[in-house]
Amino acid sequence: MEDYDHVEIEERWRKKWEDNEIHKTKRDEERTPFYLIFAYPGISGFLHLGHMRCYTYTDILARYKEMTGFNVLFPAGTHPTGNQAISLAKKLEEGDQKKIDYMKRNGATQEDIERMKDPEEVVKYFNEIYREEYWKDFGFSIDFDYFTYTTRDDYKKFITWQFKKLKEKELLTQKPYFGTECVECGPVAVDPSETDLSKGGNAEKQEFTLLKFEYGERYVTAATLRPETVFGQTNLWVDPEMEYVIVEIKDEEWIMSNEAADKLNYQKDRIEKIDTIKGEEMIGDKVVAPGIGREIVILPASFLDPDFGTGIVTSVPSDAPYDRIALKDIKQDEELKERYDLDIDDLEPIEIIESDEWGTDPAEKIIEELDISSQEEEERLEEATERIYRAGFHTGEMLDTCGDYSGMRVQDAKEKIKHDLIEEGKADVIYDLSEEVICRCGGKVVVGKIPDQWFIRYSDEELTEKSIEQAEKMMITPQSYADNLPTTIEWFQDRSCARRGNWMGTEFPFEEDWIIEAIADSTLYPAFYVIAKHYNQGTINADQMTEEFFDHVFLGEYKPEKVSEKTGIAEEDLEEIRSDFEYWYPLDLNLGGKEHMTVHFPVFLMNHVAIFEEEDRPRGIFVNWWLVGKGGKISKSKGGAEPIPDAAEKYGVDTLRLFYAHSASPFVDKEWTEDEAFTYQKKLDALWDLIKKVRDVKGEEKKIDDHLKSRFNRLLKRYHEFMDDYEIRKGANIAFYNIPAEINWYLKRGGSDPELLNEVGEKLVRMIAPFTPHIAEELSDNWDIDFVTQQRLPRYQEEKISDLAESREDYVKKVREDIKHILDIAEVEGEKIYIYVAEGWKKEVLERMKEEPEKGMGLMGELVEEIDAPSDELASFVQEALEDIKTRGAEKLHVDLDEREVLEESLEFLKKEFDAEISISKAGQDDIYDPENRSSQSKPKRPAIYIE
RNA sequence: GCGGGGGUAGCCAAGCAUGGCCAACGGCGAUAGACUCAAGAUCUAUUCCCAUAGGGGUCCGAGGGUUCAAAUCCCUUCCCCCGCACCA
Repeated sequence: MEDYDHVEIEERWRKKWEDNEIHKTKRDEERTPFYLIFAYPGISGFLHLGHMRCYTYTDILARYKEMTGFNVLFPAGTHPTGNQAISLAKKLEEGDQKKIDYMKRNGATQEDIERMKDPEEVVKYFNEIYREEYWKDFGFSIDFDYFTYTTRDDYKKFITWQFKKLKEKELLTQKPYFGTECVECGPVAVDPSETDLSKGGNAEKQEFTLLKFEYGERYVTAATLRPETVFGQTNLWVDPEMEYVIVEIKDEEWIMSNEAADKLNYQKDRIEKIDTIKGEEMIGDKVVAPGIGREIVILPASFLDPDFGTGIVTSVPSDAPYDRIALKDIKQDEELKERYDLDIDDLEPIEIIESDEWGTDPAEKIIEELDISSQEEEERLEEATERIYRAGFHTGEMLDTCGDYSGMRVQDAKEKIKHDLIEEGKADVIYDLSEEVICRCGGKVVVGKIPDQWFIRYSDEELTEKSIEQAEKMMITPQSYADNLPTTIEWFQDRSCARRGNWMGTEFPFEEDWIIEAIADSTLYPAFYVIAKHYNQGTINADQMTEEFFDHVFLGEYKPEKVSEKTGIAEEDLEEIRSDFEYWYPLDLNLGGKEHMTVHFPVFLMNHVAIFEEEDRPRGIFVNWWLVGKGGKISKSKGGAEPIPDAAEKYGVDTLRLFYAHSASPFVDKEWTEDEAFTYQKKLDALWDLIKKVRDVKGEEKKIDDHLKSRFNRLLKRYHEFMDDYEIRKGANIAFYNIPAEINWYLKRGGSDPELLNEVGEKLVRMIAPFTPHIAEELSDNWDIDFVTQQRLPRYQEEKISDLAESREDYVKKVREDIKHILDIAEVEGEKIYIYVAEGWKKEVLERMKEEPEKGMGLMGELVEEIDAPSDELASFVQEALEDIKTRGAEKLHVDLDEREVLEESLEFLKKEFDAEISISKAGQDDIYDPENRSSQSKPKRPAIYIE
């Protein structure tokens, strides 16, 4: 056999698989179907090794299931919905050099780039790349006859149908929604990945209570995150230098900063700036504070930001460190008081909340504790504010200054006060972002009101309940997610499902200009793969995919002849499609990364529950964590970021597959290192050599054969147990580590049965096939097997598992270790090794003690009678044995082997191991050579040793 | 805040559900030796501390507890990470 040349081997086998169409899947009523998918990727650009982790797990399980006799369906598709392809095309159109370099670095030609100025071409291009360069190059057993993507005509028909079903079931609803939008280009997503943004991905959308202070005919407005503190209000802060605006809203006039008015414009229906007012003009005036109906005074402040809230702040000096400091300052500022004619010497904080940590006057207390002396110490003031808020929210209780809310917990009072104020018209709600956010296009991102947003009603009680029921029945891996999913479903609220603007996706069927959103069109799709195959083969076209068609195929409604008549699809084709669906569905396993846990997986499940019959709901979910680079992201400098085809060639596909399978549990983030990848390459080299070696061994049957047979079958059994539980790493550990180690031990021990070695070698090659199919195919050539990946995995043979055979070997190993240990630390030549196995009576004693361990030392009397041994030795031996019983249990006393015989059989091995003469004798016999009387220390299964 | 995950030897990373066979899988790195002109290649051994006879000590974030026995179970505590919705 040649040396292991992964590039050549892998390419050759992939071609052979394709030429022989071994991944093509057909319905076969004789076999149990197993249907699995990975969560298809969006078209986001080139992928790297991190993305391949999930796909590899999917393929390993697909192949394992196939090799255990299931008829496996493993399709794949892509998900171009959204604007990623559009924004890439736009960048290329604009000649964005960074993007162009990126495309070229990954192998795009100038021609490709030209043509990708059209988003449709972007989709086409990446569909090709994903299929040919990623999935096929990794040797995945995907049947591409089922391939589809979400912006194709047929898929859109499917989504249209799905939304009609949701509507029928009254799971669609319309209500106002406050979402993030760019003032230039419409809705955008604000999230750390900054897909749509150029700045501010970490911003949060915050809900403020807008308090309205009566100021003559008008209202002064102030925004707060803490409506529960209204009872502590003592004054308002207004910046005398700032020019505020007066806006007309409904029939009222509100005063706020110009910036605030601009933002509010996106959230309120009619709003008009009618006048301005300088802050200075209001200083010293009185307003009526909402909620408490008390007059408070307007005071000057310089720390106000027109872009935060309304540029006016209500002051709660008892609970807000900022306000406390500012109030202190101003009370001492005689000049200022005089200028504005302020009479505020009596203005004192009003205690409103008591918390465990901060008592009733938290602001004062924390200012002292943090030693804050001025308004300038912003950082510490922020910290103080945060700490008080947290303590108050958790442990706080409203004091009796708080009217009807006295005695309530802050958590409850907060919501209730807000609600009541709004109810009474004394407050409103506004939204703002916690930091500045700028769109990709350069426009400012604000929170805007969409009055008639469409939602899927995931809050529906029945749907929630049924989904939880289903989740509890499913096989969900890992266990932590199984525990979690029901809670997630419970928490899941209505989710908007369509948006206006320039997106790729399916047109929303009930309103023009709306496109179905990306999460919403990727929930039921495993069902659609089954139909996509028939579309791909030309059996049906998109126009024929009417409502009746889907109702029939998925739900079994209508007679085929009726649907056939309506759609023009031949009746037999319809029956074929329907049978396919019935055969393959439900989906057995959906695999996806951890990012899907709170978004995709819940809606995937809930849509199935909403629309499909009980027997067609999914059975399993497998979540994997990520492959990350040092410091979080996969980066170019450390490897792993190279284009996937390059990586496949550099490390080897099987190497990478084994890396994914074995280097870490699927349920932790794994750091990528190139060194580790090369280690796995060497591992495959070693396996290659081992198989070669195994083929060449000539010899005969020996006692040690039983041990290998036993170990192999025991491990094979566990391999299946692990793999059936999707314990991929543990399965790989057995196939690539434990079993080769057993074979190596066997050879080391002088095992040499060609028949056995061939059997084990050949079975091992089948066991590695799900993980590293290419090398498995190549190695199986040794046994003239065509397509080992089409074979069945070996079944373990229970009758070959032998505790005795293994315990013999454990014994030899233990003796070997002990000798080694002694040689390590004792200064002896090590030319002659004497081993003394224990006298027979010691074994008898143990057997007797095992029968009645509870008797303890009380057994001594009987033993003295029964056993022929020196009484002092007997006593100390029993003493020790009793200790053993205590710590290890009586069962461990069992002695099942003829130690002398085992050692005699291992003589050659031990001689070779230690390059010494070995003498074996029985303790207690006369005329043995034992100058230091070691033999008396011998115990059953623990022979005494003397070395010189 | 709500919800979740985690802290294991120089590093990565198993084990924890079902306590004992755990000084703790596997790997990297390191050290020594073999092979070789040489080696980043391969193989062997060592890699918590002590120990000239198979032994002893300490150890799995920290502190307590349960138990004959705890990395594993319970309590307390410190620290890190992730998701939280229109983002695939």
